[in-house]
Amino acid sequence: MLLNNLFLESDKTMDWISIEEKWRQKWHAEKQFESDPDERKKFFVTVAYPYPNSPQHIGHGRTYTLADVHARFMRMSGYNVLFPMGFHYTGTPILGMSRRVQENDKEIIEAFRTLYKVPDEKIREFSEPVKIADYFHQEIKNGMIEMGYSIDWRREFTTIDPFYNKFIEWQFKKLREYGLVIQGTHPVGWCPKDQNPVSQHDTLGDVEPSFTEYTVIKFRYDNYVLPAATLRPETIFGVTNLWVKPDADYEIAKVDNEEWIISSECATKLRFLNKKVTRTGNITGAELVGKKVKVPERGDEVFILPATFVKSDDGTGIVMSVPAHAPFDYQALEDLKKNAAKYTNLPFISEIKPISIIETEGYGDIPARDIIEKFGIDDQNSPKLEEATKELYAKEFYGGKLKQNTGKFARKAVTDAKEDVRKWVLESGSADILYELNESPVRCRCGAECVVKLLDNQWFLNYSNPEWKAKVHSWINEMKILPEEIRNEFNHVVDWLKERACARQHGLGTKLPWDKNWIIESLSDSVIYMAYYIIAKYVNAGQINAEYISDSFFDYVFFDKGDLKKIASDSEIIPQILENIKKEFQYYYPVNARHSGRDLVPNHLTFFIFNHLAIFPKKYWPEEIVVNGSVLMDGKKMSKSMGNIIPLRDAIKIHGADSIRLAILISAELLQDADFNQEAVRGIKNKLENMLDECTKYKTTRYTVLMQEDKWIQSRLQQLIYKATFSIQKMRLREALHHILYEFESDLQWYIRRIEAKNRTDNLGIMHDIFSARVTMMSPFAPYISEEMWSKLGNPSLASKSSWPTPDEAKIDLLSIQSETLLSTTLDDIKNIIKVTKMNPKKITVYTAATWKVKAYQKILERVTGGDINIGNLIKLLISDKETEEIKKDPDFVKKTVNDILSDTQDERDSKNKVGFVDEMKVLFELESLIKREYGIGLQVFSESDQNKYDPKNKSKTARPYKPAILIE
RNA sequence: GCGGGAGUUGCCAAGCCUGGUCAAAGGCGCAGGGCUUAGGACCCUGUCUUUUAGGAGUUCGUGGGUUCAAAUCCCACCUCCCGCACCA
Repeated sequence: MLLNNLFLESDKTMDWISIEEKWRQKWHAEKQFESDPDERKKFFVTVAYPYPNSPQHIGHGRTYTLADVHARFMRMSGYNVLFPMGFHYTGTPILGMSRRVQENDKEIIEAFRTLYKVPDEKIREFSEPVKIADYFHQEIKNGMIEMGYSIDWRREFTTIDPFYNKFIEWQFKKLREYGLVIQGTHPVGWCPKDQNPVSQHDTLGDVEPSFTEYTVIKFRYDNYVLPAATLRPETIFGVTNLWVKPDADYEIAKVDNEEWIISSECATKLRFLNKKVTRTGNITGAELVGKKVKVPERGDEVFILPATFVKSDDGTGIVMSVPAHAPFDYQALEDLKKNAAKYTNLPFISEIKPISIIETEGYGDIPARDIIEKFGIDDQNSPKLEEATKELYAKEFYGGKLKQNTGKFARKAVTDAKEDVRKWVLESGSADILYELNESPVRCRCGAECVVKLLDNQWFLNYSNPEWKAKVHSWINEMKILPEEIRNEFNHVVDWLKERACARQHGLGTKLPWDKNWIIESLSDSVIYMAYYIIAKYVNAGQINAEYISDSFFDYVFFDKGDLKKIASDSEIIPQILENIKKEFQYYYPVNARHSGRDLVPNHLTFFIFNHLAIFPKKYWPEEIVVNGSVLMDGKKMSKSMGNIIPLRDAIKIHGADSIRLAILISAELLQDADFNQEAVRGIKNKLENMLDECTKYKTTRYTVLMQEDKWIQSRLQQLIYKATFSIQKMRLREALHHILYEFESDLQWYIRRIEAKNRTDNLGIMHDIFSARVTMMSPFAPYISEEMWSKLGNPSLASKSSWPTPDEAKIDLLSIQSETLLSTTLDDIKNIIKVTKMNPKKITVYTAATWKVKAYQKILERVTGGDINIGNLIKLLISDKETEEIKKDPDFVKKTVNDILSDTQDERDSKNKVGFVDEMKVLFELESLIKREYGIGLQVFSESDQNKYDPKNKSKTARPYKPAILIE
């Protein structure tokens, strides 16, 4: 519904679709984007390949468009650019989708039908996962072609291709050989019914099955263990009692070799954590009340007391009480004391005092009491307790310090002490670990309630290996990373990265070569695949076949290891072809630039570096990473629920590819979120159409003698080229576009104003050149319309085949720049005076500064450039010189001139220094035509030195160089 | 907490890296004018305060500092946004 609104107005004025089609065919016919090794320097640019579980939307378009501009720019700069694309089938979401189709899930089928516009007969096939991937693969590919991405499609592949599987197997064998694949246990969200790990896509309501690790402190009573689960093991020093739920039944169970008393819910949880749990008896909460337990590590005893806030399904059903620092505990204790009359069997209650162990700024001895008073809580079942607890925990965790009564942890910050105490109690055997789902209950799509399971024999990539980390760190510091801010982020990710599970039990992908029960997980089989683009070309051409390929093939291609003849014959490859593959790899590798969205920094991109460094020799390590932010829709995040996700192909149909490309690129610099909105697209479209119109006027390349304004606009063009090139090299594409599209526009306007005022028609050749250069520079950004403009300008061949322009120093004419600046500032001054005085001008006279002032100006400029701005010194100096002694009459001139000069930029001063003398009389005569055009009146120009000048109001004496005096009547 | 980003004139948003051309682009909104039967669209002018001569004053989250010169550099503080995993 919202979708339609966004596209209400397609305001079609030009047939963009057929223009795009026309040029796309030309490119295709010329095989423009197919890249094979040759004698040129290569540039290998890659983007993270898409996961085809839905059509791509504008957001996806951003990364690919950035990469495409990069590729096109480098191509025009003379490089042999390889820009390939593959498709990532590996993963579980497609599997989940397919299962829902099998189950005839209305919601997903409706989404396919209306949101993604998949034909019904296709949807029926979707019960097979690969069909989903295949369908969206094609859909995404078509979109990429329509967007004009300059991809070499001969190298396309999917990650379930048999040859790719061989490649991934090889990769994993290598990693294992280097000791980087290890085995261990690992907690996961788990469905007890399906006997499988669950991810967000497997749960009802798409809940992420996240969980928290609790420390379970073992309190002892007789031979029994009463385990209390806590998030704050450091508070063990402040325990005053335990809490149980008096009306609950507890289990006595043999857990491994100990007798535990726990809730039955807890017993279930423990079973999934690889504990042997056998129930041996029952006991009620009430029976436990009043008993004494021994506090581990402290050795003293505390009582078990009743509390209603205790829940049997949270933790173990037994809670350790730290009333000084836990609001729940404090309140429960207060409640007991209030009702002491009811608990005649517990006469010691009134003697239990909170033990304060943490000191936090802004809180007293008993922080829990402070916060309870602040929140106005008076009952342990108050809903406000949760919030109070959260606030106090955060405050104490980040700002608290342990007090003297905490033994060897005294004076430590809570942040550190928490981890230290946890280790200490775990090592001494007085604690255990329990995992608890954060948002229970989490239900699997099958309906069963999920649990946390400790998986045995899970395979990990050992990203915590210190040597590996160190290597990655040092390479990150050498790599080119754009934008620069991200470098720190990468380093930080490397620091906190731990072992990562690299195989799962279901999903599409490659099987672990040494343990076929596992499938290599999607973020592990997509880290060095850029090397596979080289091979894919030969696979697709039918020159090599997965069936006969063994590891030696990859060793030969990537490491140049082994005997060509033997490997060729083993792999059933013609030796020459094997040799070519190897040479091609050596030519294109390493990856020169990898583009990706920001969300992939903490995972894919970091793994990409890790794995390249592990597997390849240094000369093949990636050179550059370019990271971009996401795309917003009218300032809001795109989301299914908002209905503001626009499929890329729909957008192309309505706006045309070029307008979308520009809209995405121009609205933000790399790291910022780009805002895509209708208004911006329309503005761009208008702009492009107007430019195309303009181009039809400038077919001729004929030149006449260059006038001042011609030299000026040519100078400006050189500066534009310089600035645009600089920006684009730094991938500041928004900035580059601003220069090319908008900033230069004001120069052009001034130029046209000058031309029209002088009624000139002999400048079409200059306009042709200017537009050609501009169109060339636009070509990487808006490739289709640039071709159209290029041909309208009468240029041969293709814009995308032309060379990126280089600035021509010889065409920068400083004198004309100074002259035109003088003209326009004088014109501005005149305009300003008329505005302030609100007068109706009849006649305008301007006066240039006297000769001695010009000389003085140059002297002052020289001194100021040298750093001397002392007015007194300057005046002395000028008086002492005959040429400028007239300064005596007007000492104020020095101060004003110094200010003039100081308010110029350094460049400006240099330029004035270089130019030296500007004949202002001559320049200002040019003003006449402009004044005539704007105000329809005449203009006179005099020099201040002129004896016969017309100067009724004695204005001329205020004239300064670059600042003529003005008289308006 | 750690890491990253941001705070600009009514609103959105450029400028900051590379200090001076910055009272600060552009768009929206608003006001006046043109065009139009009217509305819309479109075009022109204005839009911090002050000023009948191109000027002056006060502004770029807050407070300091560096500099001849600060939206821009440095320091401190305040506020807001994003990420922190086994998920593509």
